[in-house]
Amino acid sequence: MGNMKVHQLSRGFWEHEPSLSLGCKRLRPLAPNLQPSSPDSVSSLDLKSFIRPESGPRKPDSPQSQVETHPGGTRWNPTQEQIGILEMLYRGGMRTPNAQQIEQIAAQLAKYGKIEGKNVFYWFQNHKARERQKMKRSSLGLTHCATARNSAPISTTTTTTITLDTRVEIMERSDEDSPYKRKCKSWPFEFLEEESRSPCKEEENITLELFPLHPEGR
Amino acid sequence: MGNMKVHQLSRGFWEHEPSLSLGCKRLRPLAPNLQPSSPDSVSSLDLKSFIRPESGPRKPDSPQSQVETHPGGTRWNPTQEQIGILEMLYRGGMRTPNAQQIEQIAAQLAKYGKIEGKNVFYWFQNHKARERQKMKRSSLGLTHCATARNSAPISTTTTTTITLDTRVEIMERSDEDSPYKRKCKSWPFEFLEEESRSPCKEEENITLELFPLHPEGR
DNA sequence: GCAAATTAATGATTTATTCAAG
DNA sequence: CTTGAATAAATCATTAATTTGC
Repeated sequence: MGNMKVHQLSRGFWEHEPSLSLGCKRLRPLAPNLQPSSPDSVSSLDLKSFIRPESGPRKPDSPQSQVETHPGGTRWNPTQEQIGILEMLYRGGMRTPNAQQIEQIAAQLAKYGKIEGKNVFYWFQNHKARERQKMKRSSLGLTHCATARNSAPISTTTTTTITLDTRVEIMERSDEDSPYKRKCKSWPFEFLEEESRSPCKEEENITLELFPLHPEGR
Repeated sequence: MGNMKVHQLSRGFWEHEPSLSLGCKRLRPLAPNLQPSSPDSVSSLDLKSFIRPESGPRKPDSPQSQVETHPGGTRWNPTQEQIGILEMLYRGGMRTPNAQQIEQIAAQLAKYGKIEGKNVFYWFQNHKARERQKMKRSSLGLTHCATARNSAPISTTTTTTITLDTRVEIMERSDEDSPYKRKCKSWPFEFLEEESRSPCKEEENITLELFPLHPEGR
């Protein structure tokens, strides 16, 4: 009951503390240490090298000297085909593709132009958010969906088939904007680690067939 | 503290339920759903079988070991050592490690327990955010209690050395909470994609040596 | 003393906001 | 202005710590 929320942070400022007293465990909660054979070593930190090894005695605050100007530093510039496919997927109900889906979508879209997985990820994030705020805004001003940028139709009559290999359930097209709806685990990070996760899970194939889709404007 | 957090409603604003009333989000597969297979419809989403292998009771039948369920189901439970190192890094100024840093931190922390890169990423995100809100909250008439956090005696003489291999400029301890300060490209996705990231950039080594902090003089 | 219920903490996701490139 | 990219905020979800009842 009488739980005082004792903040033990003392997060002052990291002026160089002579002895970085570690061992600051979170006082309140858990500290069970279930790990077998825990060597139990926490130690002081010598961050001598955390300063930039630049000999120059200054950290320039040169405006955006940080930006990557070297090749590949430009941002993704989607082609019409890519946008079209992405919008189809979006309209098809895809809201937050998981890692594998992202990978394969990107692989497909790479046929039409340079693209990476993160572009796909961001596109869905942004598109979802901006569709929502458009809707919200238009509901206020009652301007209606006059600002509907017609999605440029795919200029070919190719039937694109994206086969998504997934092991989570697909979320039915729940809605375009479902504020907070825990769905399923999906996080691009899973690429990052080894793929040797989830040992036994039969993989399902989701095949999204994308037909040219006459421009109906949206 | 009868502070309950049960109100999670109030999200029924957008009731735009389209015609397709497949309200079920995560339900079981509704039987072998036979798709209408209308070839001339717009993007047909053919999810042939989304049956998740949930049919059989997987884990309640564990013969013995209740500990350590297999990866994929449980969330990361950091050990003291991991927390300690992470806090050291945080206090050392690390705020948003980039992909390579995350990878190597995770590799180091993996010595003390199971961990993935995303755990590191999330930890920094959460820690930063929660430090900030604690600070903000504690600024409200809070007697900054000097809670003498006595450093728990650590009993080991291991010297942990984390060598971070980075090729972006290290951000020197700029600030704890710098709201929106575009710093550098850092996003875990970079693992994910090709390894063809920035080929020409001299690599810096950041070495974090973690000394064991002997409790009693030695 | 142990185990179920309660509670606090925090890991993991999603959404909102902001910055900057074109 | 549009929109990709990135971060911060909100919050869901799970776990461990604490309380409570036996």
